[in-house]
Amino acid sequence: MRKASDAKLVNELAEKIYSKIVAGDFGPGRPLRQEALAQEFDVSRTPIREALRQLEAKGVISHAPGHSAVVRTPSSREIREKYQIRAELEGLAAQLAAKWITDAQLQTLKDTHLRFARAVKGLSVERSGNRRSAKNASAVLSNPAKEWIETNAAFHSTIHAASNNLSLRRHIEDLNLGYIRNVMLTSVLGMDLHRMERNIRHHQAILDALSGRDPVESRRAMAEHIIESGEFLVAWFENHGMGEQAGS
Amino acid sequence: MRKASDAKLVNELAEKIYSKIVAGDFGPGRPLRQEALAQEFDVSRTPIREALRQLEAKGVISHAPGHSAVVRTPSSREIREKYQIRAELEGLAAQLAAKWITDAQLQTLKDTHLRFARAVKGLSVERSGNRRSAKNASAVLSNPAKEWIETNAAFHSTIHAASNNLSLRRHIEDLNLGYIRNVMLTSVLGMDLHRMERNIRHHQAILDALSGRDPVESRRAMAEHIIESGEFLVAWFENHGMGEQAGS
DNA sequence: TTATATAAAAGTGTATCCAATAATAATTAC
DNA sequence: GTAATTATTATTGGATACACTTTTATATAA
Repeated sequence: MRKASDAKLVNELAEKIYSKIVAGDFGPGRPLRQEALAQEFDVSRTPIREALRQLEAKGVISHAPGHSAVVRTPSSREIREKYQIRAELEGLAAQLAAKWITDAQLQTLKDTHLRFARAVKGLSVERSGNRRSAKNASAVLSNPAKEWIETNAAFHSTIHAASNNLSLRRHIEDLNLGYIRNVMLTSVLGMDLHRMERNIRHHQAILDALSGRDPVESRRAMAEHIIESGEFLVAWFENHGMGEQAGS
Repeated sequence: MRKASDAKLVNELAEKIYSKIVAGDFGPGRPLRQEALAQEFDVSRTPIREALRQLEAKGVISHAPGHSAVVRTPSSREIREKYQIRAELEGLAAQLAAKWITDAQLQTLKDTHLRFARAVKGLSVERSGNRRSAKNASAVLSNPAKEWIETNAAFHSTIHAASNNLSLRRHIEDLNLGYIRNVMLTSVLGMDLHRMERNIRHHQAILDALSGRDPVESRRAMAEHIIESGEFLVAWFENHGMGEQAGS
């Protein structure tokens, strides 16, 4: 049995389940059976159900009554709509960050950007070597790929933090919740070099604008970056069907 | 016992609890005891707990482990931050609506605006009559007050619908969830006539811009409206402490 | 074989039970 | 009388029990 003192078991469970979804262990459309999850995490179904309710409320899974909860598969329309929203919110974050960002945060951003650029170089040599199909998206990611995902997330996250608007930060994160895995995987696996280099230029432009503490340009550059990324992603989604039922 | 065929009892419960919060029966800071709710709705604690998890995930209540869930009291900072976000999102909605709004929707908007203006008139005569303190915010609202709230919500809602971006609509609604009650009550009870007339002018400007299908001006007018409303609300909050523990 | 009906299995939904924790009341010490 | 301590009660958290539903498997008929 569990001690009640581990504070908030349900939240931990929700976090663990979400992690598995992000990691690709539970792919889109996969049914999440309560008993199986309960056994996996060595608890009863009760806290599992509450965790699932949380994930449902956040839009990560859907839960038709009487049926098993399933990992939600966002439609291409939804992706498009959410990127439009993201462009606004991240644009706002960048605008605010231009005003509030500290020198230390700027330095962090520059370091992150360097690592980001290096990760792209790593991916480029990787690509020129073996020609791996992008089909097995759930497979283990290479180190440069992981680095790409991590530094990209860190870059944006630093800006969100610098915006000095905690609610905004939270909302942007919530916005990403439902489909971030797809974004990450497809971005890094489906991008060609041209796109990656464009991404670097975008980040560079954002960084420059923030360094100059120019709110208008920061916002413009960020919005442009998000919109273009969204266009790429939607196109990728529509081309690749995205009806695949992944799972462990 | 319940039939499983009433589809989604938990969601109904969450909705009912939320309604009570919005209606002011469960005021900010009020503890929500599971057993009491279970008895009130004639179910066991199990579905109540799941409903509470949902409300927690949506930010309506907070739920420290071991303690009763309580209706969340937003801080003045949070209100300020959320209004900044709202200005962006509702501004975007207006911008998109200028492109997509149908003639029928425009007509609906005009009708709603008329009712809105009439409700303000009704409130003004009400005010000049009896001088009721704004203290008993939980008291039953007068008809013009209710009409004001309803038509104001309808005005914005129509624009959200016309934006043709379902995700955006949902996000704006989610944004409001946590503090909409306070917004509504304080707006209608704390406003003076000058402010109400300003509100009418704002709505009129938005309506004009949408009628002219001018995206830029629609957005500008909407953002201005939201920002000014937010400034008023934040000031009101900070002046009135808002530490009151309301309840039934 | 294909389709339909029937039976078994798996899974969800709610209620209830018990343990652990927090809040409250009662008691004691000063 | 007040403060600290202890006992009591209220309340939450998790596990289990059981009814109902959905799904899967099996059998039967065309």
